[in-house]
Amino acid sequence: MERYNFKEVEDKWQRYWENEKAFQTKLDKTKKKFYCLEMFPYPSGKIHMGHVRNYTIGDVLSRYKKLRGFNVLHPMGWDSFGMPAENAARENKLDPKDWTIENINAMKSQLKRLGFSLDWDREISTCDENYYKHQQNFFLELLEKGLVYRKENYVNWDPIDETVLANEQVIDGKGWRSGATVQRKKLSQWFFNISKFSQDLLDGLETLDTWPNKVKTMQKNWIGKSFGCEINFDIEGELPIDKIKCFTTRPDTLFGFSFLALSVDHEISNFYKDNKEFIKFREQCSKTGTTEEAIAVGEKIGFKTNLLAKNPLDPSKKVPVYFANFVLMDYGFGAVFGCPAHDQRDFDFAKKYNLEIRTVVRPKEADGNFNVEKEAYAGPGIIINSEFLNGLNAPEESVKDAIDILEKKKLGKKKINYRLKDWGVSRQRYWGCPIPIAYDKKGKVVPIPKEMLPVKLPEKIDLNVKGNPLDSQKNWQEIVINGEKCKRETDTLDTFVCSSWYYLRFCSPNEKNYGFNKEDINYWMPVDQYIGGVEHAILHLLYSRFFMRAIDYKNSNFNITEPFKSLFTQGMVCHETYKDEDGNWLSPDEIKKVNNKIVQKNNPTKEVKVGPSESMSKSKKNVVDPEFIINNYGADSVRLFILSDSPPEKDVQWSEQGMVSSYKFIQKFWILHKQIKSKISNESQNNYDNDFEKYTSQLIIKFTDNLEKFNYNVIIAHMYETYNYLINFIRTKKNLKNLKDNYSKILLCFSPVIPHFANECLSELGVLKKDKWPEYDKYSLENEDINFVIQINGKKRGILNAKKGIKEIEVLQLVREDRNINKYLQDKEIKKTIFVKNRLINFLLNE
RNA sequence: GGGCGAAUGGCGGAACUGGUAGACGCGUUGGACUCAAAAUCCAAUAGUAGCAAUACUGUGAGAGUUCGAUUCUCUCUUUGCCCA
Repeated sequence: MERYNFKEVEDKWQRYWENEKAFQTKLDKTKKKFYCLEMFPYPSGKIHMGHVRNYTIGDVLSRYKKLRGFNVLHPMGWDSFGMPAENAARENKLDPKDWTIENINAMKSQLKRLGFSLDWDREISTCDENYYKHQQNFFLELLEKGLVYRKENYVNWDPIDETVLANEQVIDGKGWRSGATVQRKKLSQWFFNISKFSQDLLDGLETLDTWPNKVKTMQKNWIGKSFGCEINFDIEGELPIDKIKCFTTRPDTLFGFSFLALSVDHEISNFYKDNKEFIKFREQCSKTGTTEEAIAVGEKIGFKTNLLAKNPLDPSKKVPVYFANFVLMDYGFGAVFGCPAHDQRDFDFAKKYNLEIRTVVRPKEADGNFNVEKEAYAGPGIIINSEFLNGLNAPEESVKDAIDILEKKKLGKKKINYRLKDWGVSRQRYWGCPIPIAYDKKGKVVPIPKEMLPVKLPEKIDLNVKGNPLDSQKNWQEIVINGEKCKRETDTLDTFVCSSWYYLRFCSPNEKNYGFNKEDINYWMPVDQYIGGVEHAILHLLYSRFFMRAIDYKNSNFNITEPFKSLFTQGMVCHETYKDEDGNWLSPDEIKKVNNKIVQKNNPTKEVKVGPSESMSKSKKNVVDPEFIINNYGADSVRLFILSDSPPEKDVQWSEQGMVSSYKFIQKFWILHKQIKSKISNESQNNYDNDFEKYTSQLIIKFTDNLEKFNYNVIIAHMYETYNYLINFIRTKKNLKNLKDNYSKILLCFSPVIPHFANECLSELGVLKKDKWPEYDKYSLENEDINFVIQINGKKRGILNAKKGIKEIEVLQLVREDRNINKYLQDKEIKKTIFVKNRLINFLLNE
């Protein structure tokens, strides 16, 4: 028997699709559109299993929707700006552009070999000036609308590399590469005013009912809306300050106020800038991380000022003012009032500096003598020790009443606060989209005129310099705008900006004058199904949602606020981890199994420690290279396996055995296909097999249902089931009139998952052009046989094979004839009978 | 600490709207083929008892609603993710 040659067949169909331009999409208003988008990759040079999974999920959906008659847009591109190119180029003395293009070509050919139904004519790359010039234009538009501004901000500064580090590049307070202690440095940076849309971004979430709740919750928390109150505290002391503004969500605990804490960056710190002890304190503060977790866990330290703050509700009470390391300038106004009894950080602080701890909330179940002693009580309860607030339910009633009182007395103002901060987009890097801004001699901002776009990156420059390579490009910086000599901005844009609008560009990839054109957008947008990793649940998705709003803002031509109608987040691909005796990681191809023991391949006397299955990562060496797998087993087998073992939203465990079994399935099915094909040519004209018709119809229903629900693992199970059914059918049945028709339908069902194989089989049957999702035969399902369950006192005691729609009387008749069931009914009185149509009958007996 | 989710054989997982728990795959065991092995094919595979028919137990634990609960409600345990 001829073996299935996946290399030949896959190559043949891939060429066929390319020649036919099978996946080229055109705007067609007579057809319903479906925009299927997977998160585009960073061109690292090689695809990994995560990509394979992500894009296979999207491809199955795209191919299915296409068969359902949709005009499917399924594009692919490259998120091609970013640090890795710059690092790789620096190490290997290459140009980042060359490196990137080479990687793109390599990855593109790998993606093509997986047979994805992508419209490559719409390919885009964010590092291409034809892409980023529109982005620069958007930047200028946002600037005009007042959504972009410049301000001084603290950054993580690596003094050795002379560069700014992202938070995740700071490890234990040290630069990830240089190991130098990271400093806090103030730099002038560009910001997008995302916080302006806080409420709108929150409200928009309510409309996204096909997004995972998990993602919506994460975004909600990230935006972090809180109700509270702005309070002006009167200050006494030697400094010329009479008020300090605070934000609090718990003004109802003001009677527990025992200190006021300021961020070391609060403007009042200016009065202490020459105070040696304060400088020392400030340094100490900069060592504790800035993440909220580090602050919660770390030691609370303070620097006492000689200021006193008056309690607005009881001005006779005055408390000390401290600088404290747990207060951040970013939140509220960089000042918080301390209520130790009901906030753990405040409690720790008060204990350390011997401040009063006054209990003002007691749990509902506690009595009036409740007193906070060992730890703060942050839960709900009843207000106590608070004069006119006593007895109120905290926090619901008490917060509201406290705010009312403060407002009436003109001591405070009701305020809604958001945790979401403006988006700092400046990066001190070479390999990014240049910010289209220049500065005149006085340092004033001069936007680069739109007709002068794009601002191109200088090419072939020396990257082995400290800091931002663009800083040393003096010639490049020089520009004349309206006759005036200016200097270009040398910061480039955060790569998240590039990915905030790429889905629009796919709609009009060749539009020259603008980032997109209206007609395309109106037809294609929004993205009907967006698919990607949950790691982008917050930043990328939030920035994209912001970007739509920013374009929409003050723009009557655009009315999209939500770019992604549905979102699907797929799980990670995991693999077992291996270590040798010395604890060094080993990769899967460095090990082998001998007599149920895992040993090193090149030294079988050495046993290997098998660790838990974790997401594939180079650092743990538990990666499997898709290229190797495709070469060995073929694209269809990989597609089949990557979907088979787990639901797509959950993590999947990569296993060699599983991969092999998928490969074998294709091989086995090929042999079966040949058998079926030979039977088709010899088919008898007179016989019709209703059972087969019924099986096919049920299969179509199941496939359709499960495809719509992303239950792809169940679909694969149905494919295996179908194989088992068919092999049995072929062996036992001789009457095969409707074989070809139903078998073709089955192959069409398979085609979104294993397109090369299914197309090859279909074309052998001569029915390839019939590329429409199959319809099931209603008649075959009407006369269905069912298994009817007989229960006695709720326990299953038998199954009757019956016709669909069987009546209760008929069931009773059959039950009487059934010896096994009858033995339970003998000498017993039937108290009650429950009959569920087409399902079961349950007899309740008097015991 | 808070929020959200999850828990089903040796393993991954399936189960429509509350109605036959364990589909399908892996692994394991036995058999066929073979000088032998691999590959392939056939069979078995939740546990306990039994030659068997069959019976009992069983979806993290405990309660509740119901004729009937993997599914709904409550409490608890473990665990994952996110935020802190």
